[in-house]
Amino acid sequence: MGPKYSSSRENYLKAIFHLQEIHGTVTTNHVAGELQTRPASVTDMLKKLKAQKLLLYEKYKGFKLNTEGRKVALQIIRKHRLWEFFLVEKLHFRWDEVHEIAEELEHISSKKLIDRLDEFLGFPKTDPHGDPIPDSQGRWTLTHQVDLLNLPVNLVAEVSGIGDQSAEILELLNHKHIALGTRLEVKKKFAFDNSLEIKIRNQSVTISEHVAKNVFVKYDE
Amino acid sequence: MGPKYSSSRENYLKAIFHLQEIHGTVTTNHVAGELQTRPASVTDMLKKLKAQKLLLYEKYKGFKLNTEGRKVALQIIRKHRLWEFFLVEKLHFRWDEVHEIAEELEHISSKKLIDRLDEFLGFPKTDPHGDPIPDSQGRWTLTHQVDLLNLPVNLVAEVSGIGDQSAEILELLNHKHIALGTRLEVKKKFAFDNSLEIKIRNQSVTISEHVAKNVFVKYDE
DNA sequence: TTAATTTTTTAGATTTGTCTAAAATTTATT
DNA sequence: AATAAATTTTAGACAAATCTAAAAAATTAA
Repeated sequence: MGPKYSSSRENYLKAIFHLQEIHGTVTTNHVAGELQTRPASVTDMLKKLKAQKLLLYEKYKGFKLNTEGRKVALQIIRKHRLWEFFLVEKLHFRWDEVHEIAEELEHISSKKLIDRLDEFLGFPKTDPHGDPIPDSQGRWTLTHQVDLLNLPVNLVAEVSGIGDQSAEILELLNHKHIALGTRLEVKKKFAFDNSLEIKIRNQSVTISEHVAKNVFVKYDE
Repeated sequence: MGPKYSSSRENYLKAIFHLQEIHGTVTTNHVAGELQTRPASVTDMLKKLKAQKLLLYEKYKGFKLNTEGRKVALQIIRKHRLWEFFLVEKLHFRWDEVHEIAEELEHISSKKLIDRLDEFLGFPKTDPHGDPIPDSQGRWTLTHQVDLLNLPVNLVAEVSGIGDQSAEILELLNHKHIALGTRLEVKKKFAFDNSLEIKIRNQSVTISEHVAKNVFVKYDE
């Protein structure tokens, strides 16, 4: 049993899904930009996806994934993010190295493989960039993800991603014992320089605006 | 940077490599049989592989991999076997389930990924079927692999694979504490029923001919 | 509301890997 | 050695995914 859809089709579904999430509507040019391809190629593929009943599409009138298309897209995203988690957590890749490799791994078709991988990794809820990982039914826990500057005070949150991936910021965060998964709380915001006082494991730490902008946290609601 | 060679080309290289190992010479029909394709398709691909300088080929005169082709083939085999090891050892797949999945995983291109995986797995020397895993230079430890019936007496060997993958034999082996990696030695062969007396961790165990035929071991030389 | 611009689609070509049917070549048989 | 049989290759076709250039439709601006 080979894959149900070609890698190319899967990439289109994923791109359309992401663009839908961000912009609400999706355009041919958007998709072409996202996938580094030509608008004409996108149109070609839209027809195929429509024929496969994954997409609602009338020419010149825009398009969006239908239920089935969303379902397929979510499974690809699930695979992508689980593999990214694996690469960082088990193979010790840096967060900024894993995307490209996961782009290939996400097209491995075995459902059993991905469910076993999920189990092996301990059913992680978010990938190394802090994005949620859909479960095998395509559901994900709705968590708010914001940067530290926008985290309401006195609300416990968990570090879920870092924007800037430079060695410099990682060194700083490492020194202050801030890592993926660290639980923290903003106690005070200083209007003067937008610096923050945060609590980590009952210790008080000060963070500059520059750093705060690059630390993403999630909290349930 | 995408993959250097298409999955299809990689499959041809791997098939030719295996057939070369088994039969010495390789024929168009052989390859077609192995890859479930048509002889005409094989000829088409042979020309492409020749053009890419991976194959020595004169039409109607047979063909074989050149140094570069062998090198590429060995890297694919390395990937295939490391992934199989991963699937069995970490994700607890059965040995007979992993081949198909590894057929897909072996085409993931990142060299860094596979070297990290190798490290993560502890640099295994053989895959779950007992076949040797080439190292990142394409070398493998030359080990003799035989079934237990053909293992010379008084020679320490390591269980490297099981022929029959039925639950029944696995139960029996489990009960006798014979697993992948178990070190053992044949102490006596009974001509009457071809049963064997073997030593495992200083314990003496008797094995029937039927079982012995299905336990593969390797020993260095 | 026309005209200009942008976006999207079509038409037709290209590449990769495959196929079938027929031709060329090699191997086996009488 | 001549013929039959098997193998291998060629010729030409096809599907998938892409492209360019041109046409069609929608949007924006005058």
